Amino acid sequence: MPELPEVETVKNVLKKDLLNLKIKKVIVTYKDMIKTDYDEFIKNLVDEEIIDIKRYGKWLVFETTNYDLVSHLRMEGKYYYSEKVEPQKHEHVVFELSNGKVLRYKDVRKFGVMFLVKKDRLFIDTPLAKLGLEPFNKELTSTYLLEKFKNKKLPIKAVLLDQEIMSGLGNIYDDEVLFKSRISPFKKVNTLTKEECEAIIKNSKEILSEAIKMGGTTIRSYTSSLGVEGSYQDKLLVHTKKECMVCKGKILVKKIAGRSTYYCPKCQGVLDE
DNA sequence: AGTGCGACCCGAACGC
DNA sequence: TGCGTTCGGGTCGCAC
Repeated sequence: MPELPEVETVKNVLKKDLLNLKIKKVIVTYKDMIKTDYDEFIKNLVDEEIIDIKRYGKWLVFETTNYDLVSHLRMEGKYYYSEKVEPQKHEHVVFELSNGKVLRYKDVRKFGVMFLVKKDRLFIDTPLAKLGLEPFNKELTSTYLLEKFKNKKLPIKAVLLDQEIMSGLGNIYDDEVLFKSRISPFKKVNTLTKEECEAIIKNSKEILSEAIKMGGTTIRSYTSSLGVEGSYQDKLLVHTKKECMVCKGKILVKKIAGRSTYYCPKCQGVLDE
């Protein structure tokens, strides 16, 4: 399940192989995942050189000579770089490259999406336009969070999933950050203190950078793939756990914003939920 | 404006 | 055993 650390890992692995290669042909077998004009997607990438690969939040961006190819892996999206092979099951996009090799995108659940835009439209015509600050950004301060939180009554768990506020945390790291910060996932965001906001920022940075070091988290994966077999799952403190590592109490699981939320009611001061 | 929820997918896990 | 049902995961778009 790619969250920020997984996407960062994929980006770094792909960069080693793909920079300075040209795209010679694009084959799409599941049209619905292309969210900009399909014919342009196929046509405009031909003869474009891959100049750089970047990550914004959980979004991957392939920068080419004239375009930006924006890709979101959602839960199961994976890239493979290999010799030319017959398309495998669940591979929806294949990029044939100038060195005779191919970049293949596989996505069992077909949840991933791609956009192709002219370079100057990246932050205008794609979902990146609305992306909030990353935990690593110096501008992400408790003041910024308090401002974003002040008119909201949603539980903090839901708000940390909202990429327009702070980008990078998904369901897993969200639980980890709140556990480490000793904050109830149910707590309404407009009641959070400056100290709690600072704890969230500090722990988000710590957890994400540690997860990046370990190549991300692999909780459920059907096949091994390029650069996304991380080992941070061994470090998880609360997500998927049954017993609290700190107080030995029972970890509870409840739905918040439709997502399974793991928490220790004692350590995180949950009163009545 | 903020909030809530269905839609998008399909393999795995679960219930009978 | 086999079959049917539910679940999960991030994001968008729509209704209120």
